[in-house]
Amino acid sequence: MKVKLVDLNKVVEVDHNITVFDIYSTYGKELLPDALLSLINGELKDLSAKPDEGDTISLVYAGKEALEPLRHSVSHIMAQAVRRLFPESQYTIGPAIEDGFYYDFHLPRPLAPEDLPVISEEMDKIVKENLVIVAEKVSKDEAMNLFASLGQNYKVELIAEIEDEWVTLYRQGEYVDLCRGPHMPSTGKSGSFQLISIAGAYFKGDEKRPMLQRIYGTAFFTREELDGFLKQREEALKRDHRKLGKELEFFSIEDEIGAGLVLWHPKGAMIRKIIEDFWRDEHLKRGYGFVFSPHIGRESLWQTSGHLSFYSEYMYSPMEVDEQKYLIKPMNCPFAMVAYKSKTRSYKDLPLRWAELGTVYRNERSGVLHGLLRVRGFTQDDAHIFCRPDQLKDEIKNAIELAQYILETFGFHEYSIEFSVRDLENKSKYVGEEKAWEMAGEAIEQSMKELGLNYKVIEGEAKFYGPAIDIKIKDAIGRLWQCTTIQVDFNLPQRFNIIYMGPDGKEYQPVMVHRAILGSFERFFGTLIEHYSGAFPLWLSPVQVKILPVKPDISEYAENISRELKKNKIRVEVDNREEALSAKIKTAQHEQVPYMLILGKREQEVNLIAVRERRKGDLGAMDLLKFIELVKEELPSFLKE
RNA sequence: GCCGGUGUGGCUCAAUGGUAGAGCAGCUGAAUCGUAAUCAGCAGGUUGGGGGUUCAAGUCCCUUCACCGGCUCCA
Repeated sequence: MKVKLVDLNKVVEVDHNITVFDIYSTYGKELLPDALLSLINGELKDLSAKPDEGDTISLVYAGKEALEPLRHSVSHIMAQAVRRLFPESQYTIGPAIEDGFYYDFHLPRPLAPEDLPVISEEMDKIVKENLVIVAEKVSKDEAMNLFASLGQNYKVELIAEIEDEWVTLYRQGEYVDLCRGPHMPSTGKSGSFQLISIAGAYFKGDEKRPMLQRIYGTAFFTREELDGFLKQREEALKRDHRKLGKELEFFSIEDEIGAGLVLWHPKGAMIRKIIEDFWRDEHLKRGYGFVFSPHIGRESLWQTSGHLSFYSEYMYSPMEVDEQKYLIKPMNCPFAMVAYKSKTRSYKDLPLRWAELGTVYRNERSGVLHGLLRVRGFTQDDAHIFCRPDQLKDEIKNAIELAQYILETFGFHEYSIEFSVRDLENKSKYVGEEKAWEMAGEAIEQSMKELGLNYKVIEGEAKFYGPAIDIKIKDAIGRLWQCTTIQVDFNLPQRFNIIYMGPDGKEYQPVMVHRAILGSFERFFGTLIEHYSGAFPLWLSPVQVKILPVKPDISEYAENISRELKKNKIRVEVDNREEALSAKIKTAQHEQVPYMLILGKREQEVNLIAVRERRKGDLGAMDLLKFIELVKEELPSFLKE
């Protein structure tokens, strides 16, 4: 048969059932020593893969496209090491992931951090042994018998679920694993790796199954790349909002108050106020009105909304008031429904866009709390939009555009958009008529299409009452956190029986869109701190200018300058400590204050100020008015008059 | 909630089962200083809480709370 060898730029005639390795042994021996994988018709394969008639083949070397197979191969080496150290262990799955790989084991005893170097040492041995990695195609039955005889029940279960008649086994020395591949040609080709951490993980993510032990690791082709990765990870930890939030006095979460309950300190609260002001102005511009609602409400309200049956595990226990049960709100929506119902609405009133900074409380399970990013009490930048079906698409579009504008304004240029739809195989999880779901889904898809957005469709992620668009942003170490959510809901309008009068004098049911742009102030603030590493841009900085008098005797001049800046709505602080100038600068630098004004006799005599910028350093002396102009120039346009 | 780990002054960290200590921050005083730390002194602790083992517990055991890394779940 004929195959095309791309890297030799020729078509050659070879036997059937011959491996890529053998083909190149004949036609391009000099290419083989560094080759790790093959690329057949654009698909990564083993070097030992057997091409078919007419296939296009090239060799793959150390590099980006081989990184995933490398990591996957290293995960096998790790599993082999664990099997050697714990012969009673069962191994389950061990894929490559974004930053490395993991493998899940069922072990006779819990792993401790001290086990990692031991495992890593054993891995080094396996690398040194340079075992050839061999792929082998066997029938499902054969594979199941093999793993059953090895006592590997998890593997047997995994094989049973495979639909194909044939499965691939990979062997290296005494180790055999069920795997799709492809893999490195031998254990000697494993680059530089590092075991990172131990964690618990449920088999197949199922809480009802026993918990397995997961080992995370990573691998790169070179030591330098690995070191770079580890270094970067270390740097990212310095951006952790929990660390910066404490250092910069933005917020705290105190044992004395309770887990997941946030204290906003003055500096953090100032940033929140600036965000809120911007948020309100932007909503006003876009035709929103504002509402507020109470923190608690009668139990019956939550019966009507359906939260008691669908959401009760997250709700705090009721409190008794006048022999009535009241619940603290986990969501704002029922209040908006009741407000809507307070009078008869006309089709001419719609759309109604009601925005609300609503503080909600959810009893999140203890293990999921995480700084500001996952808390038990938080304020949503919520809104409920009531509209006619024919307005739905535009309302969704407006909401997406608003989200994009706001996220971009805060410097988030990378975010992941997800379209959460029903799990079609399990429709009983959802309420509402088929037609309504279709209409909502179409409206969402159409608006995203019109906006030209790239998005991922996530099946089974829809809310029980309707499909949603979710936008996720990243924290310092790349974990995604949901901020924006836009959800179409036809359940609540029905449950609360809200209507509007149509032009024909008949009653119709409005569609409701729930949406939050920032998501919650807590979570958004947390990611924002990490995004800017605590060095907020001028417009968001709680203190924009810090005045540093060189000597205390200059304080009157300093106060005058301070007053003048405040008149210009510039947030300013004076460092009146009896400290050396360099100490004051150090403090201000640590506080990430954008501008420092150094005032001494020299400046006072000529009525100037010496300006220091936090990154550029000394900008020299200038006139106060010029400085004010400079500051105003740096503000975003929506803050300039 | 589950698995593993960690809890020592406000912060960062010491302390073989044998007298809880340092630096920074704070306070007091001195120094009056020009672009990333002036000097000295003082104060600050039921070692997360509770229970146990021991002549003796920060250290060992149990329990509880919180935090960290994950899993599951979510804004």
